[in-house]
Amino acid sequence: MDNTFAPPLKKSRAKPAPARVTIRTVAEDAGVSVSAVSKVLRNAYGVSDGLRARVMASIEKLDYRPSASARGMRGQSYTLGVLLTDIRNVFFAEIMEGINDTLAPTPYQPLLGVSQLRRRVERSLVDAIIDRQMDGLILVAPRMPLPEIEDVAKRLPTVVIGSHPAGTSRFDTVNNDDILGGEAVVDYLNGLGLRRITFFTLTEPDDDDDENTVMMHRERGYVSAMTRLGLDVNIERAAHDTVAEAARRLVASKDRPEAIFCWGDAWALRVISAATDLGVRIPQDIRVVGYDNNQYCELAQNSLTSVDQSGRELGKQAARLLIERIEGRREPYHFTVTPSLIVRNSTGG
Amino acid sequence: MDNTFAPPLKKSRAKPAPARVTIRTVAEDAGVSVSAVSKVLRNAYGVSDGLRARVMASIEKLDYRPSASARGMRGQSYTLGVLLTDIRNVFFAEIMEGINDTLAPTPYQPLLGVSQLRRRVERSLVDAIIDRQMDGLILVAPRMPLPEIEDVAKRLPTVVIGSHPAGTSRFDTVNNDDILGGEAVVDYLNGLGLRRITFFTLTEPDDDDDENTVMMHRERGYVSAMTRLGLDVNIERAAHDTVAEAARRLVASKDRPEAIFCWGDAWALRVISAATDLGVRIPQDIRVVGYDNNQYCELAQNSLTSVDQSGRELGKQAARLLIERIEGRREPYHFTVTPSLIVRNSTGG
DNA sequence: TTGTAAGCGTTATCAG
DNA sequence: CTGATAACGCTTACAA
Repeated sequence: MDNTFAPPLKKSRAKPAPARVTIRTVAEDAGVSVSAVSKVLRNAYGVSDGLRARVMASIEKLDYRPSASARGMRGQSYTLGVLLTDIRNVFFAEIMEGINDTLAPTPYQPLLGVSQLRRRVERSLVDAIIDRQMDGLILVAPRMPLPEIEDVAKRLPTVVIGSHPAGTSRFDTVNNDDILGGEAVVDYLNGLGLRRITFFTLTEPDDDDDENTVMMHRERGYVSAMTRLGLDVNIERAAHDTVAEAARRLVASKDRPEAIFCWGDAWALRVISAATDLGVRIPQDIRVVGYDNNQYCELAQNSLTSVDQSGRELGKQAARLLIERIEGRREPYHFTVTPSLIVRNSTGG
Repeated sequence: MDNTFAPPLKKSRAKPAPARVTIRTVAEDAGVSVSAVSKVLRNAYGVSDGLRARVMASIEKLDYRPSASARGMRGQSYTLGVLLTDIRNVFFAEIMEGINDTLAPTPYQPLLGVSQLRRRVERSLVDAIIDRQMDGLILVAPRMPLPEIEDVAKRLPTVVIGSHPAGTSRFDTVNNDDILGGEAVVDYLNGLGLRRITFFTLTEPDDDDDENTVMMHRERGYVSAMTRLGLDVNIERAAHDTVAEAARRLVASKDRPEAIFCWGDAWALRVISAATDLGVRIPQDIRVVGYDNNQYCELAQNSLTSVDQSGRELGKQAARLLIERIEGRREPYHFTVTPSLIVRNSTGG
């Protein structure tokens, strides 16, 4: 079930053909050759100022715009694909803004594909991006298994945000230190005198190498700090569509933990919802911590303590690294941001 | 400051050239002509079952994928552009899901551009989409003035979601009835015995034709219902970056309204935040209503009464209409969904 | 029903 | 420094 081939659609109506402005039109208008125009377009060497000026004038005058399709056939398409696995996650919006920041002054245009948490869709989107001769790819929190990512990276320059592929690497990665972030949360809560801290996270599917996900790293940070402090590890798991129930159960349970550390803000907001609903007070009866520090954390009704990982910065760096790769770098580079804990009222801050 | 032309980047490294599988490769493998393969790809008339089978087999075997760039040069690129003006607005995620729903079984691939509320960026994104020979365009809550949209619609099939351009139309529109929604909120609140109802909305920039925005239509619904009921109209305006202060002022004011009807959920959540912060109780001291019924409304800490407009359905319809247009329809079609009020605790529901 | 061949708008190579 | 010209991979008359 692939989008590659055409359906039996009615034939598309012929357009009125308003005599398109091509590189040839510009060349004629400026009284130069097409290759001269092409060189000006690409800032290639060997064009005199006079020629450049004349060409630019014609381009302006005719409002000429190069065809990305035609460009893509020979050289670059100046298009970068960004694959978002979950458009509902508002944190990703910040990453996108960072990507735009870096790309704005360049000729590269980012275009997004959204895959809705479905692995097969994710893969077919990558194919769609390759089919469109994009010059590079940024994967945001991909769910594809590592070998598949490496496969993709063989075909086009790739940068991954929000995944910690071990060892490897034909591609670059950009992350915050999720292990450190996980530890920091536990240390902070323990400093408050709390001992019964539960980590609330996503049920991992029957997958082999999901060592790489950010939640898994946060979990490792949690476990390592708990162990170091001599506290009992307690992990609660739920699937995406059962978060609400799980949160409710967790909050309502007899031996309710003193604090719940959620793998992401979205889950923490659900925990707050459950507590509100059940009349369990935050932070007096239970403390809640999230991760990502998204835009909803600071609303007073949430006032959620969370780990900030500067999504905008992650996006900026990813775009920067991708351009470097497109320009020829081959050695992998792994960029890491140090997360910082933002304390708010959900932990009594 | 446009992304059209190339920068003085280092020359991109030549790739190892792993002998690309083209339509020609497939033709040779299957022992047929290229045009035969092309016909199979497009489900064109005049191909025998035998030939089709052989071609399909080769395609499968060689894992051939057509180049969208090459296709775009002659025929369609099978790519649809979706222009999101504000990726932070979670409601748009639902629209996107609807678009995906409709497009999944077709050969069209939606690709998103995000413009971050900046009008110039919005226009240059549209250009980028045109440059890439996309087959159609979906504009979500565009800020471009109407003449500009019409201009765009002349160049490629266009559908607009979340805007009410008067009269006109070389393009289709998909909306909920924002006037009706606005009225419904007022009628509901008045039915609760409330009379002092304030509408909290976006400051319109010095723009002529912003009669078209959804907030303006909601405002019209509000005004019309208030007038009909003989109540005093009260409208509070703020810019995007001053919502928090404005909300605070509104909630803290001496003659605080009995209810605040916000143009969108995001603003309503800010109002709830201000009230929470100031110790003003909801719904006892003040009632709050939003619009969009986004995923955060149902969290208990918000429990926000809101107008549902079925974003997913809007997205589905938009994609459907766009495909119809690409297939040749020229008469404009305007699709409208009837909104429904979802009552929650923020109004005592 | 199938095949041949002429573009589509660029870039890149190679002469002038 | 400038200009012909051959690709690039596909669609589409038109011929066979």
